[in-house]
Amino acid sequence: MQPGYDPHAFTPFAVTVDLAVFTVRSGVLHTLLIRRGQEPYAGDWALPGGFVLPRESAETAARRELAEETGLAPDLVAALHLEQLRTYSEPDRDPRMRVVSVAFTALVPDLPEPHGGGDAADARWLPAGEPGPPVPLAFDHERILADARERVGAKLEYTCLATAFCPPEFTLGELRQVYETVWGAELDPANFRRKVLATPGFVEAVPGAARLTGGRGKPAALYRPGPAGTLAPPLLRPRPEGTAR
Amino acid sequence: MQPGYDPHAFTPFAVTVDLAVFTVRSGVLHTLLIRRGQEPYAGDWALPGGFVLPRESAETAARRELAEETGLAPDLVAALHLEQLRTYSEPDRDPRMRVVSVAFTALVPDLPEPHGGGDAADARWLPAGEPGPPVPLAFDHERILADARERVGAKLEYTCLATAFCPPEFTLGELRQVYETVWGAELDPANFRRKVLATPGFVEAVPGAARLTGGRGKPAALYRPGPAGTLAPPLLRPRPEGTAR
DNA sequence: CCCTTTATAGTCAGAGTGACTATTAAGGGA
DNA sequence: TCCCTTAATAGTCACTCTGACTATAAAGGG
Repeated sequence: MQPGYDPHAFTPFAVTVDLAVFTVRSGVLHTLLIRRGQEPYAGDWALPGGFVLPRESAETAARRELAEETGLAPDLVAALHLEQLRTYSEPDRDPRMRVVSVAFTALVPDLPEPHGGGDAADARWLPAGEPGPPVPLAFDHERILADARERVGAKLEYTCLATAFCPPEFTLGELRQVYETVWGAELDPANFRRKVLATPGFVEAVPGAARLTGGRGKPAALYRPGPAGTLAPPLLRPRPEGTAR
Repeated sequence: MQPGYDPHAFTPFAVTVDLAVFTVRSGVLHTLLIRRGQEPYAGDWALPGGFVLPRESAETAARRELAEETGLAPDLVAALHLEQLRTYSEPDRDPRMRVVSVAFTALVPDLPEPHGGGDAADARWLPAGEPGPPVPLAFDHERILADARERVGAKLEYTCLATAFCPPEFTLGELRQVYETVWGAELDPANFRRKVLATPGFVEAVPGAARLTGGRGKPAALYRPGPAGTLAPPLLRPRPEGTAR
């Protein structure tokens, strides 16, 4: 404790939000990134986000920034499932000043191309490859993105969130591809089907003899997300090895 | 967007940390609470915590505040496993000003009684009963505490964290009581033992014919925490019912 | 010297899962 | 038009894990 230390003084911080929004496009996990229009890191790619305004909660700010910077449809942004990831507060993470950032994760189905707005000179879906995205990111956003990817992978194990990556009606093959893409592992189609259908409330069949084809092969039945939120028992990803089971 | 809106303005926020520190005392989950010495809520009970200083990360601040306000041994506080819970940022959660708070969770073995210090007029372990603690808490700390309790219960399922509630050497009965206390459910001693011992790296037997008694009954073998961090497959808590499995 | 209590061992049946094989229903070419 | 390839779907089998129990061992308290 320094001399003259006042236990009730407080440092003013800027508070921002950052969003790691994921989608699956043709078998590859993509993240929504923007190109920064302002310093610092002007011209670099970054997660969408920005300052929290005086009367906003972090989540409200996250939705506002997402809509402003990417031009995604407002009703879609309002309905989005946002989950708080964690808060990043290292003292030097922003060169301008003391900034703490509350990071969020969201999962969306394959959407139309976004377009830049607000502080964003551009907005685009870029692959969120295993080592990282194909471009360096501003601030500590690569770290945030890596944390978010890990969280999403873990959540697929014990929640029904995978359906958030799918359109309103989807085949079990599409759902399986979500798991395979996020986990980077192949799953046995028959076993996957058995597991999903055996979990009450995970998906429900679209009643009509509705079926559809993604190309060739036997047409698949269509399903909708069911009311269940959690998967008990979980659908564990194949462990690399060495780890128990 | 308002007229005159400046997208680069930012509101100054105060950033605080709050800690939900849990322990198990004689079969009851307890939380470390302090009695506030300052307004607002002076005299009320609250989670330990306080303002983040200019050059601190949230986690550093959490450790400092915990040591200051509760007098827990510094080396213990330094070694503590702190996990970020989430950040609370509702605009009116603090009547003084705009404050966002980063909440942390920690698990400790049964420790000596703490003593107030810093802003805390008093510090004490109080039961964190199911509906909530026996006293009303300041700010939104009851909400934070409830979130933390839920998180701890969930983490016991798929991590080896339960040993953090135990002294350096413990019996499987003590470890089982941790689960029973946090989950509020009874577990079969034999099945629990089988599961724990079958998970490589969860616990390791203390080699010497060391054994100990908590009172009556056959003496139990002693174990130490093992190197494993996660439990795969998980040790699922008994589901209330209705839920699958 | 019994009785109660807790630890520990062992059994059994059923659920859940990984690895496979077989069948069905399209689409694409030759 | 007739194979071939592809993907969905059905069904098997062995093995693991778990919940429910029974049995035995080793204290401490009357």
